[in-house]
Amino acid sequence: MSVKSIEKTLSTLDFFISNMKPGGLALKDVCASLGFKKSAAHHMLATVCQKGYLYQDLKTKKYLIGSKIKKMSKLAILDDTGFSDFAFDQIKKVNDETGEAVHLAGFEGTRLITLTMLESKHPVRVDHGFLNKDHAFHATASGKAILAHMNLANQEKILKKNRVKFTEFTITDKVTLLKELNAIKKNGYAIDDEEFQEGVYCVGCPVFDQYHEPVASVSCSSPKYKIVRDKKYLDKIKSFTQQAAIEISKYYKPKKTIKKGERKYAA
Amino acid sequence: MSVKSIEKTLSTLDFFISNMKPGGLALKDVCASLGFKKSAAHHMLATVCQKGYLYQDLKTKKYLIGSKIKKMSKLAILDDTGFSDFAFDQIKKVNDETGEAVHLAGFEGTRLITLTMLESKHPVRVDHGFLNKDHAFHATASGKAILAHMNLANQEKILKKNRVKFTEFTITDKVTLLKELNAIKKNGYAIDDEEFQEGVYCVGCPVFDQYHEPVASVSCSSPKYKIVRDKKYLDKIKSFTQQAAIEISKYYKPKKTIKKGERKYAA
DNA sequence: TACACAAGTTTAGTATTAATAAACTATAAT
DNA sequence: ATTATAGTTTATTAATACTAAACTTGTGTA
Repeated sequence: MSVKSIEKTLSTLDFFISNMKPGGLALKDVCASLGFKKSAAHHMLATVCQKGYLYQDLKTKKYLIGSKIKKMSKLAILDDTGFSDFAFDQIKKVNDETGEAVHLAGFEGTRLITLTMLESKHPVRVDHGFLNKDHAFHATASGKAILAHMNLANQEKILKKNRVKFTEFTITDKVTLLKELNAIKKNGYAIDDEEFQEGVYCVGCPVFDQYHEPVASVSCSSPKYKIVRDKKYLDKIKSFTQQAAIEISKYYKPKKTIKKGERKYAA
Repeated sequence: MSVKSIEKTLSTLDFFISNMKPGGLALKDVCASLGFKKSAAHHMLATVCQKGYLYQDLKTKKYLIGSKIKKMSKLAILDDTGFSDFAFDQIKKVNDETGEAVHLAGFEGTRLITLTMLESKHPVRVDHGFLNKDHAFHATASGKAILAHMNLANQEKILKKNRVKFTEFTITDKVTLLKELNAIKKNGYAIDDEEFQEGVYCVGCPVFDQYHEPVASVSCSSPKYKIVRDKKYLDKIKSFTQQAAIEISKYYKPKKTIKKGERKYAA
């Protein structure tokens, strides 16, 4: 079950984060964009302001990002970014060598999250809709690479939720998908052959932590026609992607910055 | 009116931000600390997770800070921090010269927020409960310094809300308070004579933007006995605090980084 | 290996609550 | 000065979030 008033509130915060304008956002803007009645929205925003997540300008009546949200952004809890930063150099190498889009994906529970990405020679470190966005576990090379190395119980949990069909090639049948995951585990890399976007072919390789549990993945996307035209091109992409994933996995090996007791279970 | 389920949710996020532990927080921790029933808390957390503000570790079942919150920290919206950074040098000067605690406070709607502070020679740039905390407008030198220079309508709005009595010296009577604010406006500085904390004496000076509207304040706190013992000590504090406030106000003058139309009204 | 306990999850029913609509106020535009 | 627009407040109703209890899962101990 989900709590609807919470959904609406958090969608509103999302909206503020993505659509903030200099002077703030007006009540009517929020209502217009999210389809709320002004009265209900007013009650909601009043509560959010009361808690300091937003605040209302006394003169313009517009709503602005509040101290609580600013506070969050300053806190050290959030810096798993160390990992993304470390990984960035490796991602960049793949991007330099192949010229194709490269993604670093992690996961939170049953969600696949893009941590860092590079678009064909154009670095995108700032969010433009893609970064931090959720992606499909079952229909991407990144997702399948991670999924393949998870234990069955967790595979189950993730696959139970979303098996949306994106293209005619998306694998939605569970049995076929599990076979695919087994193959991926053997090969050490995953393929997305137009399963998420038509005409796009991806290779994904898993990143492991010190307990050899999958924690992330590197993927490289290319227009399919290039792959078809030149067999060796795929090999090139595959090898650079794999190498990057191996290097990034080393992040977890030497350092002892990972807190004790955080992962005492085996894969 | 306030929406209770939202209050609970945001209190929960507050709790996560302030009390996060390495492995995450368990459902029972949240229930124990915030007094929720486990069933209700579960529904709530499920919704918050669904929106990506938290996520649940598949193995430990514990809840962790999700990508949405991490995303916030990367976004440019939040960097009014430029102001705090600029002001920090001035704050530090006051701290160096007086050795006393110095605060930079701003406001959001009817809330007074500590933006930066320095504790007697120990810089505190990271949050330890004080930073970003709400403070009383009517019982602090910082608050009164800002309040005094606001227009009557806004004074009204703020004073209507909170006039809590913190010590026997806290001014809670509205008429007395308005007289006090008038005096402050004339003097150019505000005094907190044990009105918020017993034994603590503060001096606060307003920071103005380019339209001469109060936007923040600098305050310096000292044990009262020092002030009583040595009259010149107060003068010293007063002069350094005032100087800092004047310097910080210049942040708004030369640069044209403030967007057009953001403040087209006069004070 | 089995047992017991603890923690988390799910469900169905009820009471509370949040959304509605309409009236009201304040502000801005003509 | 008048109208329109945006925001706020209120009382009512319909919806929803909370409760309690049963269930599931996992962990630690004997």
